[in-house]
Amino acid sequence: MATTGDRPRRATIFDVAAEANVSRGTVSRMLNGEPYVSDSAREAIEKAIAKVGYVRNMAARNLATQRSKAIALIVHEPHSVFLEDPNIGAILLGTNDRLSEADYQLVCLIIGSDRDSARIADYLRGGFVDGAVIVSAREHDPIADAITHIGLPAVFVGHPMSAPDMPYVGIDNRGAAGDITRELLATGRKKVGMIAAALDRDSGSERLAGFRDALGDQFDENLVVDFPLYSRDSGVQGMKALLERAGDLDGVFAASDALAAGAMDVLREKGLSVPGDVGIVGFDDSDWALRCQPQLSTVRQPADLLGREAASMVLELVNGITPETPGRILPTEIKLRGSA
Amino acid sequence: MATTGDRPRRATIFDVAAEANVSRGTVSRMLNGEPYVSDSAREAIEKAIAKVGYVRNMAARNLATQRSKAIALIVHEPHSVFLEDPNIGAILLGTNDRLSEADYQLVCLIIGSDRDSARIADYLRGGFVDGAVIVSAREHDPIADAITHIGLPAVFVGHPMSAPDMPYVGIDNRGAAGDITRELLATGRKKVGMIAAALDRDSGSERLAGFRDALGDQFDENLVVDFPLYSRDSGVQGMKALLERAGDLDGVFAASDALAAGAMDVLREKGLSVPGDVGIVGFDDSDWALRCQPQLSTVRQPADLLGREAASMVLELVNGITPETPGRILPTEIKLRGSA
DNA sequence: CGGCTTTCTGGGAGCGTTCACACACTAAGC
DNA sequence: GCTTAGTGTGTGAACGCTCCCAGAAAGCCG
Repeated sequence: MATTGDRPRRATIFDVAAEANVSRGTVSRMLNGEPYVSDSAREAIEKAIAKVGYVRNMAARNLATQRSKAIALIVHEPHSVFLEDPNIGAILLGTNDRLSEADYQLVCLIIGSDRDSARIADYLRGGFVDGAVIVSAREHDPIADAITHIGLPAVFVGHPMSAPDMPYVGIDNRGAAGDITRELLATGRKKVGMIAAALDRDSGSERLAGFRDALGDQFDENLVVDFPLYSRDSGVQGMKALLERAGDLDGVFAASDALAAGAMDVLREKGLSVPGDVGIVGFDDSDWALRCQPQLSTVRQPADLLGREAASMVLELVNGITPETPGRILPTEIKLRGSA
Repeated sequence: MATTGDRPRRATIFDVAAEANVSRGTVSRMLNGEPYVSDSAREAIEKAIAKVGYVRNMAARNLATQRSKAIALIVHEPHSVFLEDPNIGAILLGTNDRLSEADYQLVCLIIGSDRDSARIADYLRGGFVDGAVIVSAREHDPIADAITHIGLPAVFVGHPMSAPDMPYVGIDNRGAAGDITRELLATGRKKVGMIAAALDRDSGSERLAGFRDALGDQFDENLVVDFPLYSRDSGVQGMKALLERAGDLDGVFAASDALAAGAMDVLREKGLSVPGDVGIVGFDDSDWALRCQPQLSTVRQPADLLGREAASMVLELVNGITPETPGRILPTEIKLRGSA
């Protein structure tokens, strides 16, 4: 109150109409790019808007249209992962870019703890946003369930099995994981293990499936370790565990670059050379990959494009366009560097 | 339209009032926690809300109150830095946490290019947000100017010299830079250089000032290189440049951990050992610091708390409370590890 | 018991839009 | 000259809330 009071009253559509000598209906039509506005009116209104310094009052517009012109980006990760995961930032930027092109606002909803879930579900129910982009949902994620229940237009980045009918954009985790594993095998490795993570998510379980595909008969369940998070720490622990199980291991597929980075640190400590003694490949092509010594061979996933594409899809849904395909798969690319 | 149409009509305050047999005025008072609501009315309304599944319509409320219950987080960085800079993510999380506690929404506004500036200024003028937290503003930042001009309550993270009167929360960059430099000198270094960055920001110029303070007479302008961004790349270039200027350099203060990480990679390439041949210290205590070999001695800055505190301050401003102090300085901490 | 204060309630007005409808004008077709 | 279709414009009625005022009811005092 104290702060709003001393700001000058904002110009309304009435002021513009009066200044331009037309009715507010005409101004509204012109503002919304509707047809049936004469050139003379258009011109007068443009001048009037500039003169009185008019900007639309969003609250009024939202109230009248029953829409909010805002899209939620729901990130379901503990804070530590939010900071460490390079993909999330890129997805955020991609989504934000696309939405601002369409004059929509991005509202970040970060679910750090389960306590947040209920609050956020309420928020989504409240009509604050017209749609949502959901990042890194788990299988049977309560938020995902809430959204389908509310009937809010939503697009997943990734494709949880528990919500098969929801629109999504993703990558072919299984295929890409198979490909990079085959690259590793092609360097002549005989005993290859995997540091898996986040098996409660499609990305995690699919990457494991791809690894299994590539190994075929050679697949040995004993050479797979898995962790809840794609973190460097897990990579450290995972590598230690693998070496205990098989000292003669000569290849590792880490389900993310961060895992791989942790694994490489362990190998260095133990005096094992990369790629000499052990070949290692990762997934993501994040900056972790470039910071490793040697640099990491990995799968490039276009995180920013995933964000853009998800935003585009949710905008289509909001505008009543049903996408022809329920999901879109973006291409990945193998990046061969020094680590295998 | 297609999507909103098939969702059931949401309950309004009228429905609640009818169900509870009171007037909508009473419901509104109760909802806003105002006094003068009888216990019997309160109870009836609570039941009615649960029964009809009422949630407030924010647009209507915003229109009536002329507030938006949203705060903007303005980040002025190119996309690459947004992803690489560990502080920004932590500030975002801190701000988001504090705001959701107060039932405010965070709206992210990312200024990647100058083209965005005008659009964002318009947005701020539009009454979409009640206030703003501004991260990494440059000196004479057009957005900062726009905000003071609009009269929007805003708090800076950091303290640009060009906006001395604006509320801010920050750290003592100069003091902390001096302290960490003195730690470096205490290891017996004779020829110490600095890789500076972002001198167009208070953080950058203050850290340089602190370095100069610590060196006193020994300060040699020739041993300072500076770059626009706190990036690993700049660290690489900076270290190369310093070694060219003085092959016998035995100490480096890098203005951020990312710079330090780049510098260390160059040293390793050149066959120089850390901390044996060259001691190196950084700033931030981000995960870069832990990923270095050896781990980096650095200054811990409480980025998440900066975000929280900025959020608290902007909420105070929005509610008409003028903070007793124009700025708040949060403590930093020296983290000594293996690099110096 | 009359006046005064305090507590509580109802409902009109207004916030700034959009939407739907009614109406005015023009041009074309027969 | 009368219809008909196509353009362009103005206006009342929402949208769902908060604010504020008037007034009822209840409690207190002398």
